[in-house]
Order: sequence, then structure tokens, then C-alpha cells
Amino acid sequence: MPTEAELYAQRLEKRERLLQRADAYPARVRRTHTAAEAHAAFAEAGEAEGAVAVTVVGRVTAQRVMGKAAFLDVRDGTGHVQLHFRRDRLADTFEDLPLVDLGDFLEATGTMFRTRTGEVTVAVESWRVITKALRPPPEKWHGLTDVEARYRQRYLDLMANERSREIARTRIAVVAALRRFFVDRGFLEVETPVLQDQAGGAAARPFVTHHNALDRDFFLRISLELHLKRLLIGGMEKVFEIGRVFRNEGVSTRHNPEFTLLESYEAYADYEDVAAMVEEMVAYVALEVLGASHVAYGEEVIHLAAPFARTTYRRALQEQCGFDYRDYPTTQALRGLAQERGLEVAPGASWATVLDQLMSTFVEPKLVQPTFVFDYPTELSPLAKRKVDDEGAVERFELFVRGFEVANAYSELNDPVDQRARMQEQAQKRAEGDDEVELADEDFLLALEHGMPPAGGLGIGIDRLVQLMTGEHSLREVILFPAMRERAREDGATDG
RNA sequence: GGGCCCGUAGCUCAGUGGCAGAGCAGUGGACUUUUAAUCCAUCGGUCCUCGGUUCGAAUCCGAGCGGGCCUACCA
Repeated sequence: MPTEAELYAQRLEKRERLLQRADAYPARVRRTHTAAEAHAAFAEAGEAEGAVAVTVVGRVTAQRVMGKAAFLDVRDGTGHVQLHFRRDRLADTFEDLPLVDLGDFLEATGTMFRTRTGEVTVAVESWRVITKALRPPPEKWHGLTDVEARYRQRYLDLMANERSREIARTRIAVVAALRRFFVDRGFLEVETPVLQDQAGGAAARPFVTHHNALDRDFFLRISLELHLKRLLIGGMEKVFEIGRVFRNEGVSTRHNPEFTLLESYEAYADYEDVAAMVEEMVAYVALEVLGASHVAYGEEVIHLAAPFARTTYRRALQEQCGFDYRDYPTTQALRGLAQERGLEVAPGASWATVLDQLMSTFVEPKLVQPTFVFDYPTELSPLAKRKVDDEGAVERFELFVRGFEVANAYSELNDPVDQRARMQEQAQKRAEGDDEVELADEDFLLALEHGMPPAGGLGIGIDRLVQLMTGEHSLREVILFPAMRERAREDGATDG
């Protein structure tokens, strides 16, 4: 009988038969113990058979039916518990057991005992279906391995794969730890607009959407920066936000069009203060989430305790690449150098783009253990304050771990005249065809002209931090619902 | 965007030019302490799609769709 349509029809039929007896989707259940609590209560009672009465609930993950008795495993959020059904104990409801399928949710009442094979079990005295499932769960032994199915139907992945549940828990723990870290330090958690007049604070193409009533377009934010700075201007001294940003670019194991960004701004701090805070923060998160200050990554062990290695942008390039970028002040010269080293340089690439390409090709992959890279070229950093003793560099650092950027921070540029000039410089590049540069944001400049205190700012890609903490190689594994291409809807079995 | 690989039953996978297969799940039967329960029987297919080669295509070729990995882009 079973095509997919027929499996579905069978379950629909079972649902009908259950509904003739009772509600198969009751609004209220009476759980007295979670699976974990049931086990604990039984242990506490000295494993006295029949002494601990419980009502447990959960999803059926396995059925072992043997004529006049049956064992079912159910799982709830805390773990598994086994249920034992005997015909002589259940009078008439034993006959309804065939209406139960894998994936259904049950409520079962009985007393705890240990079977002769050692499994702590509920001797069921009464039970009912509290949710009838119409489609089967993934295979019980191999689970769900098809990567596409795991992403598109993450609920099946979570049902089948403990590792996926673990990654999800880790991510939650990372975000919670970060929030605690900042709140404990007196930072105020704020929310700023997702829909913006223009998307700034980073170099990336934005998504555009349309507001019907106002009959105008909005851009989805690509960073949190410019609004958080407006709050500094308003007098809030320490703010942070953890929020989704959107960048209209490719999808890969390292990029998702929407991702979670943490940004913080602290008045009267500079980028050295921020670096010290980041060291503390990474170690704190690791300890809270992993219970350790190191994490395995393939063959490597990454050490996440302070202090982290420190270098500068210029020195790192010199050491790894053997040249001083200051010796190549023109796009032409730098492009020649890059091509000599075997880099393919896009025809329209600017000086800053080529330099960055050199950096990401030759330096970043080598920064496996946590390493701060200080003092970026001004051209790459239109929102950072210039170094006083070096016009060509800004007070900015990035933290690299495992070869990719985990944090990005600077002493924030607060001179409105310089900021305007730097934004206009970027606008010039845009006019020359680079559509991934900062726009001049007049509304932000107006705010800045009212005075922003000196401040240290920080941005951290949460998804990548979670990747670091879980040791996962693909960003898509740490995002519950990664962006996927559209696929023709399969109409399944419903019309069978 | 480029390269390589993958797409077969609800799930996990064999099959690589000659009748479309196994395990799990499902269905029927036996079994009142099992746990990947066991045993017997049984149902189940748009072999991703379209086109081509061939007496014959899941298998070979081309195009497309979807996915994975690498790479590039993405401060």
C-alpha cells in the first residue's frame, strides 16, 4: 500500500479513528514530570517499584510491540523515557495502540519501575494521544543525513540528530552569554530600525523593500553602526544591540544574506579599551558555553584565553607577504604586485579592494590562533578615527581566529568635518562604479555635528563566533534556517 | 561567477547498457520485561527534469533544476 500518499492516508485514517474515541489534539495536558524529572524521582525513591507515580508526555521515537505487551520510547525536551503497556493492565485502551505511529505525541500515567534489562520505565495505567502526526519521522537509525533536507526541513534534522540540537543550544548559550557580559558591564541594550532611508555603516549592497502607504522604498540595514552612534550623541554612554542585518550578496558556507550582528559603543573608550574588552569577552563566552578556554578545530586546538597575539596591518603584510603597502601608493602599482603574486584582480578594483584582497589571501588564513590586527589603512575604514602620528592609518583592529574575522572595532570618528570628507571620498568611488561603499548619510552627519563623545565601537558576527565555539566548518550549520534557493513546491500526499 | 561531486521507495543506501533492489518505516500474522526487539508474510518507484545516442538508458551524451564541497566576491 505505502506510497507516500498511502502512508499519509493511513495516518489520516488512524486520526479519524482516534477522534471517534477522544480528542487527538487536546489543548491541555497534565504533565507531572519531565522525562528527566521522572528518572530523578525514581532514583530518589530508591528505585522502589510502583512507588513513584508520574504523568509524562512526549513524542514517540520507537515502538516495540510484542503481542499482549508493548514498549514505546517517548522523548521530551529533557530526554527519553520508556513506557510499558500491558494488555491486562490497560483493559480496553490496549487495543488502540496500533493507532499510534512514530512521531505522535502521547501522555501516559503510571508508576516507575526498572525492567530486567535495566531500563527505567513507566508501567502505563492510562494514556492518550495528544497529537497525531500525519507524516513519519526520519529513519530511526541513520536519521536524516541529506544536507538539503536538513536545512529545508530543520525540524526533521532537530528530531533526528542530537548534534543539530547541540549546535542550536550552543548558539543560544553564546547569545545569552554575550548579553550577560554587556549588561553586567552597564551597557544598555537597544533596538534600532531595520527599515532605513539608506543603508550605511558597512560596505555592502542592501536589500530594497517598498512601503505601500508611504509609497516609498526602504533599505534593510546592513549594519547597526550609524543609529547606535546617534544614541551616543543623545547621551547614552554604553549601548549595544544584537540584531539581524541583511546583505544582498552570495550564499555560501561563509555567507548568509541575513546574519546576526552584535555591535557595542562605549563613550570615552578607545580601541585599546575595546581590544581588552574583546579578549575578556571571548574568554568569558568560551568558559560559559564550553566550560573551557580552548576549543578543538580539526587537528588544531584554539586557545581562547587572554592575552591574544597582536600585530599591525602593515607588519602582518610585511611578514607574510614581504612588502610594505606604503611603497605601492597607487592602484596601478598595487595591482601589479597582486598579479605578480598570482592574484586575479577584478578590472574595476580600487586600491583598497586590491590591498584587502592581498590581506585576505596571504595573511588572514594564517591567523589561526586569536590574533588582533591593529591600524588599518584609512581608505578601508571611513568611519574610524585617524591615528595622530600616522595620517595613513586609523585606530582600528580586527580579531582573527581560524583564519576569519571574528571582531572589528575602532576608535570612532567623531570629527564631523573629517567624517563628511571621508564619506564624500567613498561617494566618489561609488560614482566610479563601486557600488559597495559607504554612502554619504546627511542625516547621520547632521547628528554628528551636534557632538559625539570619543568612543570605542565593536562589531561581532555572531554566526561566526558560534562557528568558532562549535567547531563547525559551515555557517549554514549554525543558522537554524539558512537561506535556500526557491524550490518548486511538492504537493506531497494530501490529495492522494 | 568558476571547478569538482551528488540527486534511485517516506528515510538510509546498493545497482553504472539487458526484468528496479536491500535495510528501516508501513501493512497482516506470532510473541506479556523489550530497547537498532525477534520471526514469517507483504505493500511501496516521475530512478530530479527535458532532450539525444542505442534494438534496449537509472546507467552513456547534452541542457536545465536543486544540493554539497572548494574557490572567488563579500572591509
